[in-house]
Amino acid sequence: MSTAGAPVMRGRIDKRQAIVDAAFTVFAREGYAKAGMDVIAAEAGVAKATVYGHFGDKETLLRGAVVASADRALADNLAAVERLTGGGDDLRETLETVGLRLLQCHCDDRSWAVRRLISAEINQFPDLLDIHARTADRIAEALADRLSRLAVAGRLHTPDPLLAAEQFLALLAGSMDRRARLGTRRVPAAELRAVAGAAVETFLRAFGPRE
Amino acid sequence: MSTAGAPVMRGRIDKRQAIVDAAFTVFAREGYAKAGMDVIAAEAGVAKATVYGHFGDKETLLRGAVVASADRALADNLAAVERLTGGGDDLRETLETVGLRLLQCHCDDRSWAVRRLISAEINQFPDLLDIHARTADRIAEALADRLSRLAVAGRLHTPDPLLAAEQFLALLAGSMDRRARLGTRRVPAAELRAVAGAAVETFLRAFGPRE
Amino acid sequence: MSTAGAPVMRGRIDKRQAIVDAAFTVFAREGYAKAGMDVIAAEAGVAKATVYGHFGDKETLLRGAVVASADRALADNLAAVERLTGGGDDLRETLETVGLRLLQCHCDDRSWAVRRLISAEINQFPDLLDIHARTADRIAEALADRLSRLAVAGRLHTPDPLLAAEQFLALLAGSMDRRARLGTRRVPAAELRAVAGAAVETFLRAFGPRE
Amino acid sequence: MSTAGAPVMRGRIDKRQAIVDAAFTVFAREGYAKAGMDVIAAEAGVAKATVYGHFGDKETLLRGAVVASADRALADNLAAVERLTGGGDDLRETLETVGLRLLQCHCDDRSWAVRRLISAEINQFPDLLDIHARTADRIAEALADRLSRLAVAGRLHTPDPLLAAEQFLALLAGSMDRRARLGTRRVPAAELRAVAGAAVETFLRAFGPRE
DNA sequence: GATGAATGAGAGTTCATTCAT
DNA sequence: TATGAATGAACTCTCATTCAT
Repeated sequence: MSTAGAPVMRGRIDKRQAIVDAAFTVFAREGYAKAGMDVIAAEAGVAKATVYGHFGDKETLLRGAVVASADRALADNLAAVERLTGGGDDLRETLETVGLRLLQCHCDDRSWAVRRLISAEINQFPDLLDIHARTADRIAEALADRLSRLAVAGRLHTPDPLLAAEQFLALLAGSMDRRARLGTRRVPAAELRAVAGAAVETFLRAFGPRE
Repeated sequence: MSTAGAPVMRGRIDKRQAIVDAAFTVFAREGYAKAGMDVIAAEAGVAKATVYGHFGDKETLLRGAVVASADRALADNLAAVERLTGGGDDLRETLETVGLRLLQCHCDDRSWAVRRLISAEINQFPDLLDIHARTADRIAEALADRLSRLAVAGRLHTPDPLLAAEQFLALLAGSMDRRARLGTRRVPAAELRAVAGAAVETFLRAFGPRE
Repeated sequence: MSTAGAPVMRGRIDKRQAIVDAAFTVFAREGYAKAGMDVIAAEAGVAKATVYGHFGDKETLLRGAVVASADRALADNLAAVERLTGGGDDLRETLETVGLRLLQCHCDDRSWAVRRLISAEINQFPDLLDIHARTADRIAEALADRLSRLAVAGRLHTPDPLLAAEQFLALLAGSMDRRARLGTRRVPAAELRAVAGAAVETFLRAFGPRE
Repeated sequence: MSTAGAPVMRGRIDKRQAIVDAAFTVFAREGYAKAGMDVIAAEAGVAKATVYGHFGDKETLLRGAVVASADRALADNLAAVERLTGGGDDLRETLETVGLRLLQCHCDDRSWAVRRLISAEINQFPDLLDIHARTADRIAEALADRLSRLAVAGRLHTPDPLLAAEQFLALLAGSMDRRARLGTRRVPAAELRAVAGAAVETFLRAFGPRE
């Protein structure tokens, strides 16, 4: 569970990270309410009181775990979106690639877990959704930016790039709740590709260049 | 302990119903783990042990509440889908009406609540998802049936009606998580109409009759 | 620990009483803060949650124990004061008897314990003192009443019976903190008699009939 | 962390003193069990481990605080008693002055606090009482000494000066528990004077020169 | 000597569940 | 069937104390 050559644990910063990771794991597995601070501490390899030393209480720990997860998710998704350059020769193929990447981000275990967590605790901790929503917004905006460029280049026809982005994402992710059973089933790569393909097909029929 | 003028409580069946309702309310408000059997019993106006008399334990009570809710949701959604007859003069208008109804079902408080509950407890009680998935599947199939008829009638072009149905639903509901903040914000009717309109627009561009 | 022929515990009322008794015992032995609800429950022969069923929290339990103790103390002290009738032949002897009884009340284990408890928690729970003070006031007033009668009968000379009562009590109890080591040492009966005698001697010199 | 202009903290001895003072303050405010070493350390402006460097554990720290307080109290009380010289013209006035001083000592905030602390922890730390009792004894003895001189000079009549001293102290302090609400109420100077006056009155009637 | 971080033991309190009436 | 009382297990959080720096 430790990083490298150090004997067991290289410093306080590592401990904090271990705690966040453990918290996320346990919250994801058991849910916020059922997750025990004992269990989280054990998973992190520290004493229970150490957890309280870093994060003041369970609620703060949850927030810490969610924020960390949102940060990682944002980076992954933006990386995917950035592959959508207008320069590619084949628009369909590019869209399919990007769509597949986005789908893979969406279907990452941790992604499912945060969404489930936030969904579960929305009444108790509405601010968790703010964190998440900000992330999702930035992804949609980034995607809209790229679609705008394509529109300007005459390769797409859409008066409202943000709407187009939203619908693209909806076509991609819309059926995943069912297919992945909310993240408890691993969706085969082939199925992901098919979904991405169908999404792109419909998207291009609606917004693509008229032949 | 009962209200005076009323026939005092018309039998055990009413009490059972009161318990299921109370359970749903409390589970929805607090989440499964945090919901207390005391609170549910109080909300239902019965003693805690009475709850245990009807449902053996908390888990069973949750299942009961979810099943009841799924039944109601199924009925509502099917009623909406059935309005999608091929006979309508204006296909776009019909689709918009149906889409709006489906959106309204999707945005019902109870609908959000079940989805959040199932999402939250998917690891502990995977079978809850089965109940829900069966419901969702039947809705999608029913919608696919209607789209098939429209395709047969030459008013839509789609080789795969089930896929079209799925994508229509995705276009409708795809952005609602964000817009409704997972059910904690009431989405104005006008916004719902706009979303339905945009979904239908894209859907028709992709599958509609080529002019 | 149960009262009579009943198998183990004759009802809920007995359990409540057992809890109050146990609470007093443990609070007296360990102090409020150090006393564990586990220990109290065990001493009472019930489960910890049962204690919480009767008294909502530790604080309320403390109050319950103190009130019960104050009630008993009041009864005992008033019984002692009531023996101070004017009809006795020998005033000195009567005063000595009553003084001794009051001293015995003062030196009862439970009396020391409440005083220590209240003293210890006066900052956290100032209202405990109110309970106790009311009790002490009633005792002093009752004593003042009796001294008044003696004054009216010409057997004592004091313009302020309440002051006389207070001073009589002060002369009796004034040195007991030291002698009884705040209740941790049992003061021999002979010593108590001596103290009572000395108190009466001084009291009579100050307020007694001038020969 | 230290105040700017001052010589930064003149050495370890000052820190030790700061810790004892802080400990007394916190123990007095919260009680021994509830007082936290964190809080004491913070109040003293040092790190928690520093407290452990000076005093090995919480118990020792308590003893240190109590001893310091007892020393100060002893000095104050002896200073008061020493004012009781036989040379004064007016015995009553002298006694009233001394009595008032003793009452003031008794009603000092710190005095109440130690008494409450010792009373609270008598079961856990009986030796605290020894410290305190020794102090009280020395005060009583000193007072008895002065009363002896007055008796020898024929200005008082008592065969047992120590008893007279005890009773004088009892008449003074006997009602203060109630009046000062165990130290949580500040008793007005006038009331103190009145109590001292009444005590001296009774004392002189019992032990004073027969006219 | 002084500190920040870490910890094991234990605190009060809650809760799903059972039982006697 | 319906209930009030009882319970054991578990929970979050605290604290006196130690250790590496």
